[in-house]
Amino acid sequence: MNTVPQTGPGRPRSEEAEKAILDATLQLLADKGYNGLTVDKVAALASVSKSTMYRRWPSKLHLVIAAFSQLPQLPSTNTGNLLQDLVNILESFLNIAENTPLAGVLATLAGEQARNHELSEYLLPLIDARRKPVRDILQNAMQRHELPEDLDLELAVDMVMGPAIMRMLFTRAPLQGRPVQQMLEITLRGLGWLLPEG
Amino acid sequence: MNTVPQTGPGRPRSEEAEKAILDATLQLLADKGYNGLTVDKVAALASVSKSTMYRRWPSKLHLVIAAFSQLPQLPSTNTGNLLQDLVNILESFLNIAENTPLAGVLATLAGEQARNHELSEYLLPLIDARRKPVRDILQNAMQRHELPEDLDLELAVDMVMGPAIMRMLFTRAPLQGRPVQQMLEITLRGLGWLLPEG
Amino acid sequence: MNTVPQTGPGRPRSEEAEKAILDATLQLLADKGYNGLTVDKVAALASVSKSTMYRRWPSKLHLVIAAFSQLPQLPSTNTGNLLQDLVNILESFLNIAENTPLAGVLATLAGEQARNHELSEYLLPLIDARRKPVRDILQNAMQRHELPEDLDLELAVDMVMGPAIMRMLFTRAPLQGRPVQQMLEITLRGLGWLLPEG
Amino acid sequence: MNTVPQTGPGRPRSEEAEKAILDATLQLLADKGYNGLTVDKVAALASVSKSTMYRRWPSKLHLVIAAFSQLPQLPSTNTGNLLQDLVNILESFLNIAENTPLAGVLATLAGEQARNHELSEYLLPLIDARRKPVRDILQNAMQRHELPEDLDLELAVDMVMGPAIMRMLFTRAPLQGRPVQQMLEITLRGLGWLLPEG
DNA sequence: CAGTAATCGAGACGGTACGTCCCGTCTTTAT
DNA sequence: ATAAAGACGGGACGTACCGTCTCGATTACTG
Repeated sequence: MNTVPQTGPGRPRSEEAEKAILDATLQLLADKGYNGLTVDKVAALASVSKSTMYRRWPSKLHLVIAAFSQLPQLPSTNTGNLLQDLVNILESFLNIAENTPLAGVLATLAGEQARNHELSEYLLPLIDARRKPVRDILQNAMQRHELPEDLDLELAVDMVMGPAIMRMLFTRAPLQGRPVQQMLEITLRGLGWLLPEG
Repeated sequence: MNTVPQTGPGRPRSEEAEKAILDATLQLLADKGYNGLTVDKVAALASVSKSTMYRRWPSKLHLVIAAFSQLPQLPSTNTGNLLQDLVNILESFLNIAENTPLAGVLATLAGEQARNHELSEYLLPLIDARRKPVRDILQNAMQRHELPEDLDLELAVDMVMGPAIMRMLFTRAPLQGRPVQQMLEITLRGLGWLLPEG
Repeated sequence: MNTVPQTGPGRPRSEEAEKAILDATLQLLADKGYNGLTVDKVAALASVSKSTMYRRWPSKLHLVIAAFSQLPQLPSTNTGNLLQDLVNILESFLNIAENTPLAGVLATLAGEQARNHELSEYLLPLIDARRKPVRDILQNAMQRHELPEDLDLELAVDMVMGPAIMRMLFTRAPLQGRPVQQMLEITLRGLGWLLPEG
Repeated sequence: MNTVPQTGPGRPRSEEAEKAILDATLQLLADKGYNGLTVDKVAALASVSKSTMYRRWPSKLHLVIAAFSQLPQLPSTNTGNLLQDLVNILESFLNIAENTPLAGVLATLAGEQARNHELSEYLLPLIDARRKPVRDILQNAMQRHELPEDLDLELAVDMVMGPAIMRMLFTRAPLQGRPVQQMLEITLRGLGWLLPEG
């Protein structure tokens, strides 16, 4: 996807166009969600032709995934306070989910993936990028021996993020503040969290 | 939605048509997923006119939600063995997810809900019906004093289901067997499960 | 069409309903033309059910024809002044055509008749009723020997009305006043009009 | 309608597609009349998508008018024999009317025009094209001084065509042969036809 | 420096689904 | 048997969007 002959004859691809497309995509995505985003609208907003888009990504779906991948990592801390770091990162996730339909876009992509397994190739890295900060925090805690050394890290990430995502996407129950903290305390207890003595 | 004055003048709505529509919808949904389902195909399969469908549900989305609501509860046991009961119910969920795109449909609906909050009115009961068996199992355990009596039940349901859903929809990591059991053990530990002595 | 068992068992047909239907039909026809008229709108406006309508007339087309037949004859004079009498009747025709789409309805019916010859059975009497006043006027003139005694009366009617209808329906050229008089003078001359001496 | 910037950026509109659409429209029109013609059928017959049609004409009505405009002029002679030339052209008109529902289509369009005056913009030129051969014949006769030099030409055209159209569309009385000739003789007499001496 | 070749904006194109509208029929209960 | 009410099958219309295509116009590398 989006791999070009770096050099060779012919007019080179415009990097500005590429950036404009991805920016426009993100804006529309955050503004109107997946179905509200239209290839023509993106083209218009980016002042670009559709061919320029389809030359880079083979479908709207791929474009959206590419744009999503451009999103910056979630703002997270890694202070060494395991509970607090996890609270922080989940809270920032929640803030986005409450103010944009971006979490919904993720759900839509997941829904598509269920029938179109080829998509996973592009979607999984994107998902993984959202998981990484959590994984890092947990890994650090392991190195500090706050978590058992035989912990299955990926499973732990699922345990940390799953309940919050569940609530955000499906239940739409209030989640900010207390509940997040409570969820994480339960999860960490289950994972065998050893408070750094003291 | 779709609650009509049971009596009154005029030809009553055909319950057969309604059932045929919902059945056809479910079949196509399980067969081809949300995007593969077409209003016209449903009408043809149910031997019904589109008007008859749109008289009941104002859009494809509403129809799909209604059909989903018809799905039987997940097959679950309530043997008194907390861990085993939860394993059973999650495994049956997973079986469906692996053999049909129905879980993907759920994700699609969730994605839509993110922008169209009016949908929640119809979607939430549906979600809640999937949660109920888990809630029942947990509640029974509370009555048996295997779980703390001050447990937040809804949150506990999220904790039990969230990680599995996460993996199923997003990560698509293998989940059958060991991982489910492991996840549940961790969650239950976190929730403060007291094994029934012995 | 609309022939009922006058007597017999069962509730008799409501004459009020019938009148209400025809009135509503005429009103909508004069208001919105043939395509703007809807069977449901007529039913609503007449406070009548559709079955009551379809029990009497087998289709919208037949209903419209029936309603049209209810229209009063064109106001005409028969003063003995051939030219003036014809001018009068054409002018009253034109007044209707300018203020309602009723003439258009006639054209629509004619268009339908072109493919659906069965319609003629119902449409021809209606057309004939519009022609009658003109025929009467001409016939009177014949009896006064102002027109040749071997005149083909039907053809004469066509000659009198045709040019005006042509202009009204197709050309939409101004027609009131001078042009009508001029047309009729030409036609009458062609027909061999002998002024009543003097 | 359907007048595009001939040049400019972008893929030019396909003239083949346009021709195919109009041809298909005409064929269906002549075959099944206005109501029997379906936008989808036209698209299928022309191997064209509906978008391509709606890009050019905003509705079925406009399409039909455009197609009608494509019809070749009526075959007519201009031999200098005024009566015979007019007989010829009316007879060819009648032949079409008897073998196709095209005359009915014209009536339908006229009926629509009665309520939708915007249509006149497109319909009038079409009507005028049908009148032109008659107008030419009459004009020639004027130059030969067979008709009065102060003759109102448009009115004369109405006088020539009106009675025949009237009969064709409404009365459906037999018209071929004698009646046409008779009608025209009367009309020409009325118009003040001076036989070319002799 | 001319020629070739990929890219660009613009916008038409085929295909397909959606949701709306309306006709003529059917099914209720009530007169 | 009719009536009002309103659901039903069928089928057309016009709109929207996707992914492909064809233009003429740029803009680089290449011979």
